[in-house]
Amino acid sequence: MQDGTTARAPGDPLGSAADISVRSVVPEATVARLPVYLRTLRSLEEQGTPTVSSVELASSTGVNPAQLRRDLSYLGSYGTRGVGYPVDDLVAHVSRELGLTQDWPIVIVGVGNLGQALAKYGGFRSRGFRIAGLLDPDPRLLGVSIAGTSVRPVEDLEAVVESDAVSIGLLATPAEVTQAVTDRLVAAGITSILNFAPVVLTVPAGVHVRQVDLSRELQILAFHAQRRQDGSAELGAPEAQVRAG
Amino acid sequence: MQDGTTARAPGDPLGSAADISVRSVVPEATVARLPVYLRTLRSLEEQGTPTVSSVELASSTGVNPAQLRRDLSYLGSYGTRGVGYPVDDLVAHVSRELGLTQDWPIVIVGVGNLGQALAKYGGFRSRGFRIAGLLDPDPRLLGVSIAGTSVRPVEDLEAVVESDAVSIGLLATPAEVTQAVTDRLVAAGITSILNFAPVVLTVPAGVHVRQVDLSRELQILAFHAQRRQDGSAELGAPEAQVRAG
DNA sequence: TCTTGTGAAAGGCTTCACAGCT
DNA sequence: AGCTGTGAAGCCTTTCACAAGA
Repeated sequence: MQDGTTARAPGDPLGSAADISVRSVVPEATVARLPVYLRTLRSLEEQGTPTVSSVELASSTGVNPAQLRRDLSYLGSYGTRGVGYPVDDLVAHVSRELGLTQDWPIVIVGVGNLGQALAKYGGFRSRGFRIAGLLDPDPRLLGVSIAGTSVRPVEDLEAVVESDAVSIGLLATPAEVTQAVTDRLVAAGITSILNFAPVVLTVPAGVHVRQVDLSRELQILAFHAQRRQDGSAELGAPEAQVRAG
Repeated sequence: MQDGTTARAPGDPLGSAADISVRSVVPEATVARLPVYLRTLRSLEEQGTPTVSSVELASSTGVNPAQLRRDLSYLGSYGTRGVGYPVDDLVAHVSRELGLTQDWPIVIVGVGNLGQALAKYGGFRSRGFRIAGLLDPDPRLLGVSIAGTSVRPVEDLEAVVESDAVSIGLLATPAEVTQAVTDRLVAAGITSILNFAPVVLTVPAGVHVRQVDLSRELQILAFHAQRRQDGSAELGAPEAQVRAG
């Protein structure tokens, strides 16, 4: 639901002769957890911790140890029985798997409140992502410099994507124009989109879309908050601590 | 994975005598889709469309029609065979299920780039969510008015949560302090948290946490972008259009 | 004839439990 | 003795396919 879908031939169970690229298939759910593991692993690396066990790493990332081991086993697994996983190797391995050994230029379309906050957010600038373009149709924003990048007109979209070989686009546009912008991004060659606008996007198969939707998240929380109100009495040990990430 | 956990009695199929609170259990995956359905339904309502079929609604929300019918059936289902679902009733029904018939006061802790963007975001102000407090420790921000609410010191956190009976908190704080702020929110009575900081939070059972993590999303996209690069040739009909929301 | 509601099948993800290696 | 890697079971979610109803 959350991710863009890749069209797949129906039927045809258990790879027939047509199955050329076997690509070890890391499950989507695993991919989504790798960044969380990586964050903890990097901090262990900084502290100079040489190895970590699945129980330790699992507990600090809020997952079940068996799940962690299963996840890492999809990457070809670098652990040693009786010892644990070597932190350095694992950082390198997970980084490579996630494609973080190269730099990813990105474009941000829509430089309103949210677009500006995204541009200023340091978290990704440091880690392999680089802003190749900030695009907005508002003439008052043109040339304004945000976090070291100046805003360009949306007309430049295709030029920027092509000149910098951008494959990732962030959409912080008003809902009404988001599909139109998406179509242009895709036509220009973008294959991965992070959409902040509350719109269901339609894209060609092979283009990946991830959705970040604030009001959706709030509505989901409201659902649970309401449950608490009327349903009241939570079953289950009231003392248990839970991790969520 | 994404949500806080609610303990549930295992086994016991089809409510036995011990089944006191029957609460029809809407699956988490369904709850996460309801806001998407609701958005489309509201726009159909505005246009005055009286009924909608599962095929229509499913196609504009990017899901399978069978899935949509299953989802709505968890809510007790208001459809008519041969006709479809009455838009008005469904809007009311889904809204009620999501807890959107009441107003939810929220607090935002951390009024940096992101916190300000969140405060200014109109999408939730309109729909049942109201900012009860903006909290930040930076003395330069104190009293500054953002989107009609003035920033208060973090010391006021407990006071705000109690006086306005706030049960939802948004965290846009620096990573280092996020767990500490969370502990205070929970102690003050908050039961639902939307966390934007890249940290795995630990909370007591019964508190719901949802995570929105920009760099994680980008890393997931990088994974797929990398696949495209080297794996290259996508299988599957290259013409197919896909919806993602 | 059209569309819902749902058994049943299929698929994917998580967790248990333990064999196997260090 | 300790911890990984993984069969196998269990659970959750999605999808098919069709009976039932308007």
